[in-house]
Parts: sequence; structure tokens; C-alpha cells
Amino acid sequence: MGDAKPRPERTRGSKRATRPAASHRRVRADHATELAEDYVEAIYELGGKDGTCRAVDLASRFGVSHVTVSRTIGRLKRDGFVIAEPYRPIALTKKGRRLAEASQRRHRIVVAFLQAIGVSERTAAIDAEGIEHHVSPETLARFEAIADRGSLP
Amino acid sequence: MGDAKPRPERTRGSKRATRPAASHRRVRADHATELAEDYVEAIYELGGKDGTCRAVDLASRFGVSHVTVSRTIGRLKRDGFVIAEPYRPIALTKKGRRLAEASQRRHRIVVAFLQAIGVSERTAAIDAEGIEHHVSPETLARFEAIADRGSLP
DNA sequence: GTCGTAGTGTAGCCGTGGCTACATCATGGT
DNA sequence: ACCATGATGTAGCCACGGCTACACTACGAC
Repeated sequence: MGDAKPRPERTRGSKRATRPAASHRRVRADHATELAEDYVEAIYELGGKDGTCRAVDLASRFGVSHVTVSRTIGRLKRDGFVIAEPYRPIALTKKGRRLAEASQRRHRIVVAFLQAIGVSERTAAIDAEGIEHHVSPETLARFEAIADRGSLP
Repeated sequence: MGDAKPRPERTRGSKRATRPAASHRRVRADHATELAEDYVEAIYELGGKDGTCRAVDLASRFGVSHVTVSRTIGRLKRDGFVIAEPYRPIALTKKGRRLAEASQRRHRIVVAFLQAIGVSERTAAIDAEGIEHHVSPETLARFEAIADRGSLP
């Protein structure tokens, strides 16, 4: 969203209590990359042998209109994640592919983890979609360790 | 954000593969309520004996400008979560207080859960801020069970 | 009682992420 | 080779969530 310049914490006044401000900034930053991650991951998975996919398939996958896809792809192109020419299928750049692989890995770990602690497959799939973008490397490592264990004793 | 009308899934074309569309809609819906939850929770916690707090304290807490707070409070008022008059402190409605209590409970469970599986206190606090809004009741129940156990064997 | 200042409000800007409606392109079937 | 049709692009709308700059209130110190 708009700007993300860190702003000075308040020092005067009654209730400064400002530890959480940093956390909230992190959450806002996560949101900015969330869509990008979802899109490159989708392109990566939908891409057949030539590794390309069509906007209409993304629209279908995300349940949005093709217009929304079109503009999001524009941003991804601007940011160097995809290669896209008008009326042509969409492909990932190296940068995009790297992000896609990382996102996919993280997604799988989160899903496997949720199932390992006893969450149903269906709920795990849904919750993972929202959770994955906010899992730090440290937490992901713990998730992975538990997922590898298969299930909770 | 904009509209949230469910849109018909595609049935023609190559790669329809549309199970995830519903998940993504859920994530978008979560985002819409996220800020509301954070705000009522903050007001609930900052509120002293009279249960009110000032916009400036919320701005400090979230690391945003007072203008952003002012307009968010406007939306919360519109949606019946807070009572707010110009230049007066902000208070929660019953509805707001209920949401705050639920959010706080969920937040605490997520933090306790993360620590129980071995995530550091600091990281747990940060990650929980992003994760909590995407945890379904089913998953929360599992989190709670594990958090109650104290730590992972 | 006045008045300075901290706290709020308002105006107006930006970018993101939704949408509908309409215009344009590309491709396959005939 | 044509052209219908499905896939994309464009124009323009909305709401949210950021911001700066400037105007106004309320309240406590005096």
C-alpha cells in the first residue's frame, strides 16, 4: 500500500507502549508481497512444459475477474517477476521462479504441519493459504521439524 | 476491499483447476476484518478503568499516522464496533468488546502455541500478529490443545 | 479567565485490489 | 482465407489504508 516509511515512535504522552508497532509494520509489509507470492506460485504450478500460463486460468484459480489479474500481472512485470507481452501467455523470470519455489516449499510445509498436528486436510489447505505469508524462517523451521515427524505423539 | 460477490467458476477452457478459489476468497475476507480486530483489541487493552483510549495511542501502537487512525475509527464506528464523538476518547460497543475479547483470546493462544513448539518469544510475538487472523476455529482448537500441554515432547 | 499546546479533524494525494462495460486481438474450424 | 469466439486489454468506478499539510478543539497551567 502507500508508503512504508518507518515513522518515529512517540515519546511523549500517556500510553506510549509501542513494542507492537514493529510487528504491525511487518504484517503490512507481508501483505504487500502476499499477492506476488500467490501469483508466481500459481503460474509456476499451472505452467506446463513451456512454463507459461494464461491470465484466464489465474482468474479462475483466484476467483477474481480477468481485469484484476491483468493489472496484477502488470505489477509483477514491473517488479521483474514475470515476462508478459500483450495477448501472449505469461512466463516467470528467474527471480519469479525462485520466489515461486520458495513459496511453494513454504506452502507445503505449512499444510503438512497443520495436518501433522491433527487439522483436517480441508481446513489445513484453507488456513495455510492465509497463514503461510506470515511465517518467519524461524517458525517455518519448527513447522518443518514437526511435519517431518509425521504426527504429534 | 471493493466488492466480494462470489463469482462463478470457469467451466470451459484448459486449466480450470479451481479448488483454491474458495480459499483465496477466505483470505481476502480475513483481510477485511483484520484491521478491525487489531483495533478493537488495542482499544480493549489500552482502555483504562473507563475503558476509553485516545487516537494518538493507537497511532503509536500501530506505527501509523493519526489520520489513518481517525479514518479507521470512522469505519469501526460505521460498523458498530466503537463509540466515538469528535475530539472525545474512543470506547468500545458491546459488539466491539466481544470481538476484542475473542481476538485477544485467539492472539494469546497463537503466541502460547508458537512458544510451545519452540519458537522464541520475540518471533512468536511478531508472527502471531500476522498468523492469528487466518486461524480457523478448528486449527485454533489444535493450537490450544498443544499450548496447554506446555511444550512439545 | 486566557491561552499554549497536544490531540483531532479535514482536504487532498497515492497505490493496491476489487468490479463492469466495452474494445481489441488471435486462433482454430470451416 | 475468413471470421466467430474466447482471451486480453482499456476506461473508469469503488473502498481501503497509507501519507502530508493545514485547521480547529479542549484542557491544564497559569
